[in-house]
Amino acid sequence: MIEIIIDIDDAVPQFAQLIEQIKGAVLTDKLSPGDALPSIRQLANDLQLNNKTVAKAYRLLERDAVIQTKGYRGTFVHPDAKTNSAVDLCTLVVSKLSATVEELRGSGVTDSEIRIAFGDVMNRRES
Amino acid sequence: MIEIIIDIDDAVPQFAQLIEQIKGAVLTDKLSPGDALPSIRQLANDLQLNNKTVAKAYRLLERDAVIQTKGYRGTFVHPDAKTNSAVDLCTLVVSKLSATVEELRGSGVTDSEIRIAFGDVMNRRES
DNA sequence: CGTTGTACCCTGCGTATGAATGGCACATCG
DNA sequence: CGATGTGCCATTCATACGCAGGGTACAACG
Repeated sequence: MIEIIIDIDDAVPQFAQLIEQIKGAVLTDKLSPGDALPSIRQLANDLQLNNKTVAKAYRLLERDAVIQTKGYRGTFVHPDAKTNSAVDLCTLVVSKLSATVEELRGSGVTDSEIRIAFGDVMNRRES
Repeated sequence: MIEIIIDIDDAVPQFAQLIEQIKGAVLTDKLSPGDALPSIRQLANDLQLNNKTVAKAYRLLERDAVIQTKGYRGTFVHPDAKTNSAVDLCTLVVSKLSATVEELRGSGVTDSEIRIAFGDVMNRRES
């Protein structure tokens, strides 16, 4: 069993703390590919978290290919977990966005306008 | 004199309404290159707006090369005003951002994460 | 049946942001 | 001096968003 500690008062969101610690456990070999992870409800109960919070962390971890959910059979550590735990998708996103934003700023576009346009782009999806 | 009407209850910000109407006047030849515009304080008084609101609109209009402020001599319609009024900088910004965002979404990045990363990018500047 | 992951609904709290307003000051022209 | 555009300081209000929580329900296994 791995030890996971969630600090409610931490500025870092709970689901993010969970992700960090699971990725950390993979990187330090406390979790190995194929290992079974506690179920969402189980872990939520152990850590005194809401199901949704744990589910969110699991969902993101699976998208990052750090874990693998096998439907009704539970959740397991992904074969390439160690590699994928090291990759910081967030950093990639930031750098990509940064490039675009810098380009726009260079064109004399106001930060406010960039924010507004960004909001539009993010909302246009559902309409 | 051109007629400008600002609707306080409109969802569109006042300064944006001002910009729209001035650009519109340029496109319909109610304003021609070289024409003098009312001073910031004057227009603010006429339209019952705050100086800052008008100043904001003028600042953005000048950046879009629709008007030209000649310091203490007042503000005038830019020689290329008609061309530049047609260009919607906002649209350009939206399309550029849209491309980047779509690319990220395609990589499986969550909208929330994009928003967070975007916020980081916009704030990292001052630090 | 019970457990698995997952999906949808709605709520409240805290924070961040923009919009608008106000005040004060400046340098430059005429 | 008076007018110009411009700068920085501040505040108030409303809105949007993320985070967390609660509830209910579903299909697919064992």
